Amino acid sequence: MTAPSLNVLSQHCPSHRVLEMVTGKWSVLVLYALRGRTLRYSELEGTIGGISQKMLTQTLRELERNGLVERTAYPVVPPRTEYRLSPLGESLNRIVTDLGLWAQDHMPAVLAARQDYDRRHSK
Amino acid sequence: MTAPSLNVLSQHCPSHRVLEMVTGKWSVLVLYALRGRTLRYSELEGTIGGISQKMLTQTLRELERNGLVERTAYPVVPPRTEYRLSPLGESLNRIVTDLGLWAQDHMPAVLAARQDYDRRHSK
DNA sequence: CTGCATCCGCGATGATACTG
DNA sequence: CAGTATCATCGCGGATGCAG
Repeated sequence: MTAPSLNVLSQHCPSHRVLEMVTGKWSVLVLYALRGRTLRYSELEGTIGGISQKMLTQTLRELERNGLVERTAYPVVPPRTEYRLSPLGESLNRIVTDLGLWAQDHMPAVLAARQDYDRRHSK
Repeated sequence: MTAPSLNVLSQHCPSHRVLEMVTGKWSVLVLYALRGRTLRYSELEGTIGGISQKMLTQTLRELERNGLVERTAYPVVPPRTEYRLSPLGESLNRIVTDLGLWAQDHMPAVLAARQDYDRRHSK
């Protein structure tokens, strides 16, 4: 049982801020891409469709700051920087994976519901 | 096994759009609040901290459009409108619950990592 | 290659007032 | 009670240029 004082729905509860980490536009995608593997900066950029350099860097910094991602920079030329999930980040692995699977599995149902809704509200 | 063509990381894949549904700022909180129970509009407003009428209505409409939430309006005075998760919405129940639990359980670790990061990058 | 700095447009969001 | 309408703003996020 979780203490009642820990309420993610309360905007002042710290756990609420923690949840904001995941609700970012790109955070989940980065976490998803890094599951169980190490990727270089450019590999992440290529793997995640439509992300800009700025947002990728910004998201990685935020995830690193929150202890979900570990960064390793090799002082060579050309530079080589690798990113991987920390143990804390890996603890989100199952949830992120499930979320991705849910999105794929229920995509048809969502699209159908959307068409249905739009049709019923257009006339 | 999921077909390779279904890739949430690809911005053009429909499942990517489905994922965006959940990454909204308020969507997860509404889904979390509605798990296994029916709530009135004003109850949702009171339950979710810091949400404005506009955002609550907008989020509910979006969730309804995507088939995750069912709306029932009773034509009485004063008006009474109830919201609950559809079967499709309930299929997200476990994931949303796990996400909330994760946020609460790992909140200390995240806060610690944050302090650590800030301290190491301030000097 | 891996970033950081800067500018800037626009959409998401919030506050407020009003309605059935 | 359960919204809708309008307006103001604020920060996200894209584009570009530059550095180590």
